[in-house]
Amino acid sequence: METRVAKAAANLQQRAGRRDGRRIGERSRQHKKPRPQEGPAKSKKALQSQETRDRILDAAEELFARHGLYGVTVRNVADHAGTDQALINYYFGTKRGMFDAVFERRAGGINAARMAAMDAYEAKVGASVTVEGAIRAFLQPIFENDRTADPGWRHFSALVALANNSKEWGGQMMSRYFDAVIHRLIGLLRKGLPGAKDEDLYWSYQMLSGSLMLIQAETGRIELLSKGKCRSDDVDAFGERLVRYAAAGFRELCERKRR
Amino acid sequence: METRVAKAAANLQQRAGRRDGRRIGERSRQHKKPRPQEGPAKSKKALQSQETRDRILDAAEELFARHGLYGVTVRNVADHAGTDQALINYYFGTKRGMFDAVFERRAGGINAARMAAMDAYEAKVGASVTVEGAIRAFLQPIFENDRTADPGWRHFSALVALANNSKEWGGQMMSRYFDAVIHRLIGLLRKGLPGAKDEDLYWSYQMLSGSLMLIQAETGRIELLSKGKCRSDDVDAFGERLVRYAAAGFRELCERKRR
DNA sequence: GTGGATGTTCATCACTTGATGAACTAGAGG
DNA sequence: CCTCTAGTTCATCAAGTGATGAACATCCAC
Repeated sequence: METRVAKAAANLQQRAGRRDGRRIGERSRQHKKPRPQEGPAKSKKALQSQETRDRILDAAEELFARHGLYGVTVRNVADHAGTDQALINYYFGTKRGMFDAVFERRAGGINAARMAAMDAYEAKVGASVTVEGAIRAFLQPIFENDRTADPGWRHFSALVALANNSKEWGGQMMSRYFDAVIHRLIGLLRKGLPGAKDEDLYWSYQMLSGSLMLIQAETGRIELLSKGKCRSDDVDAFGERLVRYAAAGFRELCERKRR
Repeated sequence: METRVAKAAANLQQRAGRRDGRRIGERSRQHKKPRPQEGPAKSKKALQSQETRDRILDAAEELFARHGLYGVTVRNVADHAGTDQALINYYFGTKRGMFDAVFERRAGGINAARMAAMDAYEAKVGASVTVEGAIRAFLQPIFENDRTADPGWRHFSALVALANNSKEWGGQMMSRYFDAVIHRLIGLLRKGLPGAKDEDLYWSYQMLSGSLMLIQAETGRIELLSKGKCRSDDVDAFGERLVRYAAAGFRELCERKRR
């Protein structure tokens, strides 16, 4: 006990000289990520460590989805995860590092699944792509995750929805993670909407994207508006509706022949 | 000068006893709003004060739209407005009070304009309401504000868009400000879509709302996605497209006869 | 079984945050 | 011209913020 206090006193002296202009958002030191998980050979300790890391990410995911990056403190996350605050810096270096890690953990998997779904759809129907079919393939993996028992996916979706409508993350960051899968969809849709103009396709996608994001944000709004008749978490209710609504919109804007 | 320092020292003693468990978000004292603006009789001083208040709100609007409530400090707003930090507490009591004031300032006006637009539309067409017509009337005043030279309206719209997708504000708060105007739209649409089911109407509106919010968020995303072909601030490009896209979606979900 | 690495806990730092009291200033009202 | 008050500025507070070093613990490899 006493040694700790004594050392802390020395620590105080040591730090007195630091007066750099560091601000939030800048890295203060290079963080060496502890143990990149390698092959399947997992020691007992490594497994426990991995579980701690995941528990932190789960907590961060949920809290960031609810209050955003700035509405959550490192201590909040640590408390919610039931770990020590210092572990967050140990694993992720900075608060921002943890924020990014939340995205990294899930983005790859869901994107791969969506690519695969669209590939499978195209392989099945060949040249006769329909608007509904393309959009359905694009959305299906998301809906499947929403049906999962794991609440983490829904928190993640809500976080993406929040970030997507923000000037801070909605541009560059969302582009980095999701542009590839979107361009794949646009490519598919071009087959179902021959001669469609780029502007119409992109604006239509913007509208589809907005609808999806608001639904996934699960703000409780539609419950209030509909006095409980509609529920945010009812995938069966909004899934096919979104496909049909969006497909009709795409056709209205992108089809050659006008009514 | 010296008197100030001396008094500050006394201040220090005085506050030493305060140790209540106050936390962020709780009001600490009742804030008496300084001078409720009354009739048109404005003294020179009152005018200057009103202008300061508005400059603070302008700055807050812009910064909150960019970074959210928690991403902005009271000092940030004061600096951006070119005023003293203490004036914010003087005028609005708390940071949260300022946040609410940003909404209060514009919400009433825009809602009234939208109500009037829908009233005028209904008065014009009588019983023969169309889906496009109703949606256009609902959106028109927003588009008109977007065309204004005043950048404040666009900041406000972006802030609403950000708040709308957040779990923290997207439910109760948005409901409080905007439910009335939405129910007016739904009522109009029922005339154009006889026999439509409530669930279909509400889900359709949810999708329209999401599209509108993402567009108004102006995140720069569509510029990146379309490689500059589409621009967030191009009302002429998205206005009529949104009306047509949404109308087609509503018809698809809410019309009695199926294709 | 021992020694070194990996993971965890604790105390504390430098700095920021929202808020406030008191001093100061300039108009309005007499 | 003087006074009073709404408005403004300044210094400072208590609580909280992200981050870090050092002590401690535990497990794995040897």
